[in-house]
Amino acid sequence: MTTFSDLGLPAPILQALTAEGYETPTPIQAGAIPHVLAGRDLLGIAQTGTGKTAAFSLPILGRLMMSDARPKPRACRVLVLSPTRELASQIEANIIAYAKFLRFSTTLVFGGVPVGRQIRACAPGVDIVVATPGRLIDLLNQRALTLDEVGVFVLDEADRMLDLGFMRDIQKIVSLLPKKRQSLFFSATMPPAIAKLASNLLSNPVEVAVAPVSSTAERIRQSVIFCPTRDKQAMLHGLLADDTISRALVFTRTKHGADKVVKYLNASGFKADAIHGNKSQNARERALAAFKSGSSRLLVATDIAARGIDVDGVSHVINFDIPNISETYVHRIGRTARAGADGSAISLCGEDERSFLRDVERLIRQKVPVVEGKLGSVSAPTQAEVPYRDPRAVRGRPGQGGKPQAQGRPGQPGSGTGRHGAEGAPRPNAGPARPRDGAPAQNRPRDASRPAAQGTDRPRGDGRRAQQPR
DNA sequence: AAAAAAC
Repeated sequence: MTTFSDLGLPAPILQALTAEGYETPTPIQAGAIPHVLAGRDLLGIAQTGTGKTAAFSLPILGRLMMSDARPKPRACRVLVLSPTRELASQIEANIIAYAKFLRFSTTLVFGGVPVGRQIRACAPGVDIVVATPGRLIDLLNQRALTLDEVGVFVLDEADRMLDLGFMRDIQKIVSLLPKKRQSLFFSATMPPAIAKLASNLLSNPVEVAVAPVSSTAERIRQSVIFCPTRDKQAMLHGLLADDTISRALVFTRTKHGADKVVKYLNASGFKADAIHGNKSQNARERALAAFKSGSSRLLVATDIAARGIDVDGVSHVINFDIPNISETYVHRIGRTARAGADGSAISLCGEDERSFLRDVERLIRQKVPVVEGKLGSVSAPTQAEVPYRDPRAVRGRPGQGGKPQAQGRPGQPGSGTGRHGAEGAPRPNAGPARPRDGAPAQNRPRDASRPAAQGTDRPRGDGRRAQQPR
């Protein structure tokens, strides 16, 4: 069996892995590490929760060890980009854990926190910068940081980083990188159009794709409940009565929707927090920390939390809305069943979301089993306590309606029946290389790990107002 | 019609 030492990683990194209790590389790690150590460009595609961060972090540390060079003032040797601040923070914490026995400096660069500390952290030069695009460009414009010495450039969630909303920033950043560099792109999904963009930025890349998207959700019990939009809150209430839900992440399509759901849940006696981009960085970090620590078992999120975020023991992902971008579904449900655990993903599908569901099923190349939900007792004046029937089974005249179900109908969500791939499904090897939370920070902006005292729910000073109901 | 990401 392959071990981390077989992959050519140097001793101090192996020691850190041992200290963290990791034994066996996951397939993406085994596939990527030797190529990255050899200096190749790489496109890495692997299902969620299989240790992609370690797949690039470990060999990057190995690369850094090959040279005695120190970064010049305001320069960095490795640049890692992430689509959200929380993911950037998590990546940096992982790198710090892997670099436990090494003396490399790392720093976080992202918005929503004071810039001064980040500028000071960059001033002497830093080995590894983990950043989101906006603040990075800010620092580059201020000449607080230069990319002239970047030897390794990483795009995590690469397809997200290369889509329309981020493309301009990425182009700007790439234009400031040395031509001669190593580039590593990672994601669980890679739509063909984006893969083409990616290939323009990579030089003769190795492609390591260890699991097709279709098997992404093998250990996740997926189900969909057809539910009129107006009954969704009551349906969620009904779902939460299930006490096998130890920790649930509820996704909504909009920030306003997330706030509404939290309000409803709190009024119904459930403690829940929201996390989305209209919250202050302080409130975002508090909500995530409360969810991670278990002091709050429900987190209601926009797609800010869809990608990469690693929380142990998320038993359920609930899609309050079906995402309109199908790839997003794969990332959302990947927040459960991480690192060999299992989990459930339940999606509420309103009348107007059927086409989104069809898109998702086409992407994952499977039908999502339909279950009947039971409405909770609150705010369902007309249909309280009435099980909601699948309209596909009810509607349509014989011969032309009623799309057949491709898979058997599992029991109620969380009942443990109707599970796919429970036996004989490939499981990641035991002990994938993922560090625990709370790794000590070195040279990181203090504000990122220690929120400012002020606790508003509004963004600070960006001119936007919190969203108001109309 | 959305989310994220700088101030």
